[in-house]
Amino acid sequence: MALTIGEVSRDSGVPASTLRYWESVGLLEQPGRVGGKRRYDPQILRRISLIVLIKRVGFTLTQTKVLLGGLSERTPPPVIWRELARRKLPEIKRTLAEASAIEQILQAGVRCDCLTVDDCMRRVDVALAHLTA
Amino acid sequence: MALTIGEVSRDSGVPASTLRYWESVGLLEQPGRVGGKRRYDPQILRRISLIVLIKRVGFTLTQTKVLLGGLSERTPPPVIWRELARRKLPEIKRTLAEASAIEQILQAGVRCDCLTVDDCMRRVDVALAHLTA
DNA sequence: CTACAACTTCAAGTGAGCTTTAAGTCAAGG
DNA sequence: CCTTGACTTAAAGCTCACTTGAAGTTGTAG
Repeated sequence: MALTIGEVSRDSGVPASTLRYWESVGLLEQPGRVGGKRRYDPQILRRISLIVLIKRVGFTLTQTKVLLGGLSERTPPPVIWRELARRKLPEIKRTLAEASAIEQILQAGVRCDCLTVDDCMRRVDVALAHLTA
Repeated sequence: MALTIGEVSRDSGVPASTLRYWESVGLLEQPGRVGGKRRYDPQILRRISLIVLIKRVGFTLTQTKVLLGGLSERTPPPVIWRELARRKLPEIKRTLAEASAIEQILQAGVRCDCLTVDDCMRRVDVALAHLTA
């Protein structure tokens, strides 16, 4: 059963215009056509969620394209994939460290009982110390 | 000792043009002037690193402005700050979960000894299962 | 005095990532 | 056949976050 762009959009939560745009920049393969209209294999949904996920973690469209291109390469083992991972891993580790620092800052904010703003800033500094130290 | 924009730029790693831009959108307070030129309190450096950090974790300039505005409010306890934290915490927790999922995918890529791309995809699916489950 | 670097403003340009618009096509229902 | 609604395209427009350019000012050194 093949899906229209409207169905794919509804099921994936990604606007049809975005799906066409992704296709135009080569992030999605050109699907089959019926009467000029796109018809998608339901498999596309898995790929789209992967794209959404990868993008949200901070990859650009181009990087995402390379990443998925690497994954779909016919040449095993996927050297591109491995290289990209090696380049991106330190970055993602830093993102994780920073995100949890911010998490601590925010949690300090949530249970904030500070009488002055300076007290808040002191908490922020403590949370930040984890990063710089 | 007051710093010129060039010194602040050098010490913080943020281009002077960006500092002026941040000031123009209200993210940085207007500093003092000597002969028309900006002079910064060294304290600004702490604020700038905080901005850089907050931005990197995915806040927009406007959100960052609200966040820091909340921090510098004269009204204790900072209600804005607490509200922002409450709104942003779930988001950042999701970011953390997703980033570590991607980390697992990338690590699978790094130690990839797959003979076929399907094996790789299988690893990706395993890593993604953590998110959907 | 001149020369120079570092600053100043304001406006326009940039690139990523879409979204919107205009004009047209297709298949199904009445 | 006509209408309706979901699709099609190409091109223009938009937001964000800056960056660049042009033209002028300031302070210091020679």
